[in-house]
Order: sequence, then C-alpha cells, then structure tokens
Amino acid sequence: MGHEYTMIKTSKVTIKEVAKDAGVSVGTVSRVLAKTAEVKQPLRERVNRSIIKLKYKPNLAARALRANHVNVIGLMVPDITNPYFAQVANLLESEASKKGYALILASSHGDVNHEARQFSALLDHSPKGIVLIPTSDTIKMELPKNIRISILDRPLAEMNAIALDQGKSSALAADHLVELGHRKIAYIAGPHDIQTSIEREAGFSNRIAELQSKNDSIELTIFRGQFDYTSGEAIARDILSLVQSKRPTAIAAASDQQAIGAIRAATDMGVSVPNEVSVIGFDDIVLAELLVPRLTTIRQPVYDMVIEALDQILGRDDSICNQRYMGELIVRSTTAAV
Amino acid sequence: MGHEYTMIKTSKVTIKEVAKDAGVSVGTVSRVLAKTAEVKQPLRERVNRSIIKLKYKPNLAARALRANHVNVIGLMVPDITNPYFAQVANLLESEASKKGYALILASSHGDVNHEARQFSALLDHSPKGIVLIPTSDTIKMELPKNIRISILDRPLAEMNAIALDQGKSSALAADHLVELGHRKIAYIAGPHDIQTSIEREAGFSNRIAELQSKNDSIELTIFRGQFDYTSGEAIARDILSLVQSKRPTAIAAASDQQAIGAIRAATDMGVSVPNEVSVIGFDDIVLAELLVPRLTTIRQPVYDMVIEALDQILGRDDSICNQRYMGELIVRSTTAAV
DNA sequence: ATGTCAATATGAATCGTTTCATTTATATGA
DNA sequence: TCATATAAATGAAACGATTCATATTGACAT
Repeated sequence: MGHEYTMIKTSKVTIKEVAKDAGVSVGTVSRVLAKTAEVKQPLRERVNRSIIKLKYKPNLAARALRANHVNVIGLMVPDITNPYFAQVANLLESEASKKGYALILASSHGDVNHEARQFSALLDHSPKGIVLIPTSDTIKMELPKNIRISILDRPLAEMNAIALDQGKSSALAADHLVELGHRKIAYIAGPHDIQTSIEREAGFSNRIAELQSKNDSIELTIFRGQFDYTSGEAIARDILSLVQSKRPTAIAAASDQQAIGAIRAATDMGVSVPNEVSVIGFDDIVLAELLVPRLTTIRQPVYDMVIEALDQILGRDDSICNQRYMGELIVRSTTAAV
Repeated sequence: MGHEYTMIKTSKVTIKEVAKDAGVSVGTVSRVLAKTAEVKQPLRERVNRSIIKLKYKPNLAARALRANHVNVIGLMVPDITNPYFAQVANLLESEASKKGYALILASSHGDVNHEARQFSALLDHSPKGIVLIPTSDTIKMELPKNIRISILDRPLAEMNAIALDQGKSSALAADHLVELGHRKIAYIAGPHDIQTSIEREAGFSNRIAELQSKNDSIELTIFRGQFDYTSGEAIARDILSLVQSKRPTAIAAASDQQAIGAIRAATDMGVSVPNEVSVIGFDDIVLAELLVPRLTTIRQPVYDMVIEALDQILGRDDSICNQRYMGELIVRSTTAAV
C-alpha cells in the first residue's frame, strides 16, 4: 500500500514575480485575478499563463489586510457533538466551501461567558459573517455591524434570524398523539431561558388546550429539563414511576436527545415502547431512524435553513430578515395507538 | 425576556493610535504586545493603559502577513456528523482555543479528490498546523513541509501520526467474545483501502486463529463493508438470515456505527440482542452508552490522542513521532454468554 | 568632564495584495 | 489629419503589524 504523497517546497511566488514573468504591472495581474475588472484578451492570457507556469497562489493574509475581511465564515454552536448541530456544521461547511469560503468552528460549550469570548475571537479573524446558534437567549457579546450575523434556531428580534415556527411545529406532535387516542400526556420541555424551548412548550400546550375544549378528558403534565440525553432520561424515569393509573401513555419531548433518553429510561424500567408508552421527539437527527425502535419526531428543514443563513451572510441584500420555517411530522415506530 | 446585546461601532484602533496616545513609537507598542521583548516598567504600563483605554485589538490579518502564519489550526475529517469525528473536533476546538488558536473545519466527505482540494484551501489560510483524518490511505495531496501535519487515526509512515494499536485493541474484542463462550463469530470489517480497517480485521482474525489452536471449534466468518450505520445494517441482515444452525452467535464490528446498524437489523428481524446474538462495536462514541441496549465496545483514548496531535503541531520539537495507543474493552449490555 | 558600554526606544522598511489617480494606447468623428 | 473621447495599463500608496538597524539615554569608569 504505497502512500501517494509528495513533498513540495514552499512556493513563495508573489504577484510581483508573476507580473515580471508576464511583463506587465502588478496592478494588471491583480485585475486579471479579480475576474470582474477589464483586461484585454491577449494580456489576460499572457498573465494567466504565467500564473499557471509559476504556480502562483494568492496570499490570503495580504488580501485580508487590504480587504478587511477573509473568505471565511464563522460558526458558533453550543456543542458540536450534538448531532443536530453537527448536521448544521456539515451542511454549512459543504455549501460554504462550494462558494469558496472556509469555516471556522467555535463552540460555546453551553456557557454564555465562554460564548462571548469565543465570539470575540471569531470576530478577530474578520470573517465575512458568523452563523450563531446561541446557547441561550441572553447574548452577552457585543454584536458588530460591519460583519453580518445570522442567528440560527433562536429567534432574536431585530436580527437576521432563522428558526422554525416552533409553536405550530410543536402542535403537530400534540395532534399526532391525541389522534392516536392518548389522553394522559407528559411533555418534557427544554430550559426556561431559551425562547425556542418556551415556544415549543407553548405551542404544544396551547394545542392541547384547544383540543381539550372538544374533549375534556385530555390531561397534560409538563416537566422541564435540559435538551440533552441525560435530562430526558431522568425526567422520563420520574414520569414512568407514577402508579399505573396516573402514568401517562405518551411522552412528547422538546428534542430528539431527550426522547432517546426517555426511551432508554423506559426500557430500563421494563416499560415497552410504544406498547405501554409512546414517545415523540423533535429535530429528526440522523440517528432517529437508526434507533431501536425508530423514533417518531418532528423534522426541521435544516438544509433550507442553512442555505438561508448563508444567503443572509453572503447575499447582497443586507436588509434584516427574520425567517420562519415549518416542521414536518415523521411517523416512525415509537408512537402507537393506546 | 430582554436581549442583552449592544451594538458597537467598528473599532478601528491601530497600533499607531495607541502609540500616539501613549506618546511612544509603534515599535515600542509592538514590543509591549509581544510580552517577551524588553520594555521598561513605566513605559510598559503607560502603553498598557492606552491599549485598554482605546480598546485596541490587534489586526490578525496584518500580523499574519508579517509572520506568515495565523493562530489557526486546520482539521480535516471525512464526515463531521460521524460522532467519533465530532468528538475529535470538539476536543480539538476546546484545547486549541485554550491555547489561543481557532479551528478551521474542513470535510472531505469521503472523497479523495475533494480532500485534496480542501487540503489545499486549508493551506492557503496559513494555519499553524493541520490535523488530518484521511479518508483513505492514498493521500492525493501534496504535503507542505513548512506547516506541520498530524495524521490522526490512520498510521502513515514517515509522518507525524497518532493511532490506536488497532490490532491489539481489536484482539480484546475477540478475547471477550470467546470468553463468553461464543464459537460461531461473524466480523464486520471496514473498507479494504484503509489501513486502520485492515489492521482491525487482521488483529481480530489473528487472535481468533491463536485461540483456535487451543480450541478448534471456533468458526470465524468475515464480511466487509463501509464504516457507517447502513453498511452494518445490511451486512447484519445477511448474517442473521442464515439458518439457525449456521448462524453466528456473536457479531464483532469494526465501528460502533456498524454495530448500531447491526442491532437495528437484528431487532427488525426479531433476533434478540444479546440473548440470541451478541454485538460488540469499536470506538465508544458517546451514543454507545445511550442505546437500548447499551453497546459493548472498544474505547479509544480520544482525549489523549487529541492532546498529542496538538503537541505535534504546537510543540517546539519537530521530530517526527509515530504514536500508538491502546484501546480498552468496555463491557455493557449487548454481549452475553451463549 | 569625557568616553564607553549597555540598556532602551525609535522609525523606516517590509510582508503581498488591492485600488485609485495617472499615463499611455486605441478608436471615433469632423 | 488632428483633436477628442474612451479604453487599457501603469505605478505608487495604503492596509496594520513586526523587526532590525539606528539613535538616544543613563550609568559608570577614567
């Protein structure tokens, strides 16, 4: 198994040498490089030949110094090991690289102070823009106005923001469970200080309230935790240890990770999913389809949202735009009729 | 819920203004900034006061132009949604940021040509170094010698490389299954063109061969696929559709994702894990502990490996170093005695 | 008081681009 | 054919930091 790599000497070819080789001025070479500017055909070709011949590659630092920004986009996530954020990173990296932008990844690790520091460090790199998934609604950092920011997944007013219509999307889960005949329902909410989380919870409980007006036997209990696996597991454990008569027949979670934790707990306690308790998640992370059993959930149109974020950052129109998307119910195997 | 952010005007404070404010030369300010150089106490303080007063922040692009490199580390992974690579990214980002380095994330999406292009783009950003998890053993790109490269998870000779002793670690899985009494064993291997994959397979089958010399009733069948979920699922489906008498009682996989896919398949086919078939994975991704049932696997010391990679890039010693680590057997609930 | 040496501070050159004010070449119309 | 308008190419300044050769200062010995 031979390794096919070659060592190269550090090519230190500058625009000046290209200019000399082609017998033109540096300005002309620069204008050939910036495809938009006018250079006549013969000269342009001569320059291009020299560029290829000398293997010239522009120095991004010099360019950045002049232009005041680099072809780089920043992405700040609370935690890259969260499959939902990893998926965002994956799509963003892929789409950005198609357009010639690199991605700087920063993680707030769920800490607002660390987030502020990381954000400031990100800014120092003069990126073209930053896609920010805030760790909570209280943002501690100062937002620059020369660098475009697109807030993902957390609707902040007066900013470029992209998020689900959390309320309506969450209502889909409520509808689904009630249609299946569930009348005792538990909801595992996310943290109180995140708007997204509040909206999901409100959307769910409001829809249940509507349905109650037609069918007053529906009971809803709300529990609150973090968005992660362990929180879902702990809460589900509480829920399922209620006596049979009071125990809910369905659990809706504000995230797939909570739902996965809940299934984990149910299985440990000998409660069968979906026979004895139905579980529905939120996000549709890749894993949802690979679980045993496969997870019923609400899918976010992540691809569309990432494309929109990129557009808010790279597009020429810098008007503020607050987009809302609609979730989609994906029925799999963790929900069933009572 | 008030949003606590403030808009700031683009502070365009340069070293020159700091110098003027403090009444010193730009050179002096620069030397105050570079903590190492000698500037006498009173002056140094005066400069520092001005820096704080004017909120001066150095321009990284200008610095990069002079110094020929940026405080940035590149990371190239085959796929960031793979939980193992996400964990590497998470740790690397975290450790690098402690040392003042940002992380540029690039993904090869499993394509060697794309990998080469992305690598070259990474190089253009003049990072201090690059941590590379190659998508296969045949590297198509030219490796620079002025930028340090640390190859993770794929041992390439004559390069800084960090990897598990795949063979010995894999043998742990073989030992475990045989100790549990399994005599008909299937192995789901990874792709043929990755050294890592070959070594894991060889380590497993060699250990089985050793054990056969004492106990000739052990049978091993090897199947080959990709490292991902779906490949594991498809192969497991083949394995488990064998007639009862020929069907293996244990499946060892070359990755946790394959193992998860295999459990998925078993469950779909009504084969109980671990009662009717044991499954063991490799990597110990975060998810392994959250699955139902929890996955028995071989853990990689990812943290140690990431620290070592950073050291190979940032450390002062630029001798080539080819480190091997040992995996650890983590027994959970997907393996049981026959 | 003067010369010497070391310790500090200075300022100009430099890194590799882009861009803008000029100059030079080309085409158009009278 | 010449003046004029337009297009194309040039060259130097600028971006903001670092660094090195030079200048300044102060202390000490003569």
